Amino acid sequence: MSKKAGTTNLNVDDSYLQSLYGYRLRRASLLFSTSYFEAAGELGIRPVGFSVLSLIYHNPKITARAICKTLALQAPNLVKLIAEFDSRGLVERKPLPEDARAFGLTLTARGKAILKAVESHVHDHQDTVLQPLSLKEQTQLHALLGKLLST
Amino acid sequence: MSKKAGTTNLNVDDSYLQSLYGYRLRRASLLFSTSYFEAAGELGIRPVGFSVLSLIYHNPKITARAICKTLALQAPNLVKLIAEFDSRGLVERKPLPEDARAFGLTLTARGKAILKAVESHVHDHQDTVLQPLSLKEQTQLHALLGKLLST
DNA sequence: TATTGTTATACTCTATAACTATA
DNA sequence: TATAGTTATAGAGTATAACAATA
Repeated sequence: MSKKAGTTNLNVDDSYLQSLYGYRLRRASLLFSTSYFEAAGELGIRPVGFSVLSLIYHNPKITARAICKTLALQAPNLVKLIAEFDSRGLVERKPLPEDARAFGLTLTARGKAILKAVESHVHDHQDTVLQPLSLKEQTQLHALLGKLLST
Repeated sequence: MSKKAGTTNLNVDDSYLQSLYGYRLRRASLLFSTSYFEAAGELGIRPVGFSVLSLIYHNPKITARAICKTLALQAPNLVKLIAEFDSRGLVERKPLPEDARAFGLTLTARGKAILKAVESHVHDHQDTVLQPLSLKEQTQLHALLGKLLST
């Protein structure tokens, strides 16, 4: 009952790494992204793309620059993503009357549909990953992360 | 007092993304990795490399396979990292008597010295990043992440 | 047969420099 | 002079397939 799988016991001491917040956060983050790909991988929307579609949905006519600032993305990387979504018919780019340099981004009906599909997968698998925590603990974790990110 | 920097207010609604645990965890993880590079970047040891060196330090004669299992790395990627550390004189690879296929990894004096240097940077900047949280909240966060990762 | 380590390779992710057109 | 978007490119990060040597 103390060994895993059908292989020799590794017995690795990782207690120091486990003491580090950055290490635990990275492993926890990986837990969610792995489950994300299992859940929504075949829809062809990766995590950052999901965040981008969600921002466009909740902020019609948003500019690429605003998305970059909000998600801490580099502009050149977003350009490629938007171009991909455009060619897949998920987003529309319309020139802004108030600034001829910029474009306002909105989701097409197809973009909204695929976003909602991804969202439902995300919620299902979020619950699965969070199962080791009670509801109260989940709320605590969410609040602590929010406070950590608040500055 | 409500605007940031010297630019127009973006006013982006990201409340939905903020409701997602995976999103907050990823952003929080990024907070630590960014501060890691600011602190230890010039030492030439990246986050995964730091984890690898630390595991070797606390587990002398550890095998590459054990490291891969513990850190969820793919073997081919670790091979390159070990080769780099070997050429920099940070690790030693000695054949294991009990298994002629495997090598036992240990840190050289230079490897230990650089590991300790990175550790001290990590601790300093961990404290900085954690400042928005009280000590009690930090402990709570650490415990919740541990429980989340426990399965 | 399965496992350890390796090579080759490819795809994704992220970052920087330099350009254009507008403000 | 600064900003929005773009192009090209390079470096990290991560993944799979296939192999040799050994268990």
